[in-house]
Amino acid sequence: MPKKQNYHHGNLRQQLLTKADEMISSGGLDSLTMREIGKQIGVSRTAPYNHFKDKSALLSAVATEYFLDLKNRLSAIDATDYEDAMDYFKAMSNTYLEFALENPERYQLMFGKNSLRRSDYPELKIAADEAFYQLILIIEFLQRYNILKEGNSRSYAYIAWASFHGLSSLIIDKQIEHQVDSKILTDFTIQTLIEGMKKD
Amino acid sequence: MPKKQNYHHGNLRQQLLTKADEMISSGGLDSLTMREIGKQIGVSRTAPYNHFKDKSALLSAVATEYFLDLKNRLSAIDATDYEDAMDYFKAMSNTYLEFALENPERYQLMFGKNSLRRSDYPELKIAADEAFYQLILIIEFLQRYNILKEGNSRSYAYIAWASFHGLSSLIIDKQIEHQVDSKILTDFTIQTLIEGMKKD
DNA sequence: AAATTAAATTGACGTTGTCAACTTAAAAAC
DNA sequence: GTTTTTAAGTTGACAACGTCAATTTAATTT
Repeated sequence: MPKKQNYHHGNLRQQLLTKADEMISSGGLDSLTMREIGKQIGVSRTAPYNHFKDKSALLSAVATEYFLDLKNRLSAIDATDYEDAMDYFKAMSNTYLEFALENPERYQLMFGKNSLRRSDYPELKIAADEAFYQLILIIEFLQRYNILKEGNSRSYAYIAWASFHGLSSLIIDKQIEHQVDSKILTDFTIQTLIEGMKKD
Repeated sequence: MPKKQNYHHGNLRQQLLTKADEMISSGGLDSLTMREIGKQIGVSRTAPYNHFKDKSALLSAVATEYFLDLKNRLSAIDATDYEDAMDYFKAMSNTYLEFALENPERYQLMFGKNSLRRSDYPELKIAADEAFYQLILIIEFLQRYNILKEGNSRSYAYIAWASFHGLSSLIIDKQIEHQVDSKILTDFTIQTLIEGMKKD
């Protein structure tokens, strides 16, 4: 029980990241204001500015963590766990979709229109690229084993990513009639995608 | 040259819609503020509130127009113009993608995370549904002619929509390496999608 | 012509991001 | 061990924004 009543906080940066994630996850992106996050941590409204240039920089750091999480989840999938190679692909697809749908608020920070230009935040770009690279790896694996068509693996990865991303976005933004069971729809999407990419 | 120096403006509502589109198209969503749009039209900052309950209502009205535009473009595609039925599908796909990429700012208002809940704006929902319905119609047409697999046309429409939407979003948000030619990628996506949906 | 109503105006308020000037305590230099 | 420097935190202030309330103006209805 650290009774840190110090003027200097010590680990404010880390606490900001943790609290930011907490606020985003529970209350959505809009609930995170620089003033409020200071208040909740028990620090003045401008204290965060000693650790992050501005709000975008804080959000970018949080988004970077999310991309690393996604990357880890994708890379944790082990091909040898699946007898049928296609199940490996399905596992990857489901992992992505679960990630997106399990916490839409997080996903929205990563991809939503909140003007986080990747080019302005190199770490964010690297983390995002790494997550995407996992997708390429899986595609290339399946190509090597003659499961998927040959061809530019990066392009196929983009197609898969676009499908998952589009589907996630539509579901998250409630643009799909809610009678529609999203589990059935995601399965159907994965199946159609495989059909379009698999070797005859 | 209407020298309308009247106190009462006459057609402010329509001018607001026009100017809002103008501002969004050229400067992006963030450039549209209630104060600025008033200034640009030559009217006080709160004048718009006589015609739209709040900023969201104005944005919703603009978004509705965009959806109607999309619907019109999709319904203008005539199946009889295409010898190969598959070209009909491709034309539809390209129309959607061109719509999205030709003016990303507009597209972002329609789909971006700016909390326009459809349920709060019935007209918006109707317009969006109508645009989507065009997609269903095309799918059903191709199913009738034995080009595409049978099955729930709405589900296939969702899959197609998700693919286009995901691809558009990724390109718009510059999440695709810019060495990648987006025309080649969109063609490749359309082809893969067709492959996954077409009847063997 | 009077009354009502629709449309526009100015003033004000609270919220937000963030800058500037200042203070405090820790770290570094002597 | 004292002094100096620097990192981290504080309060005050400002501009931009959305929007409400009170008011004024002009068109419409009576």
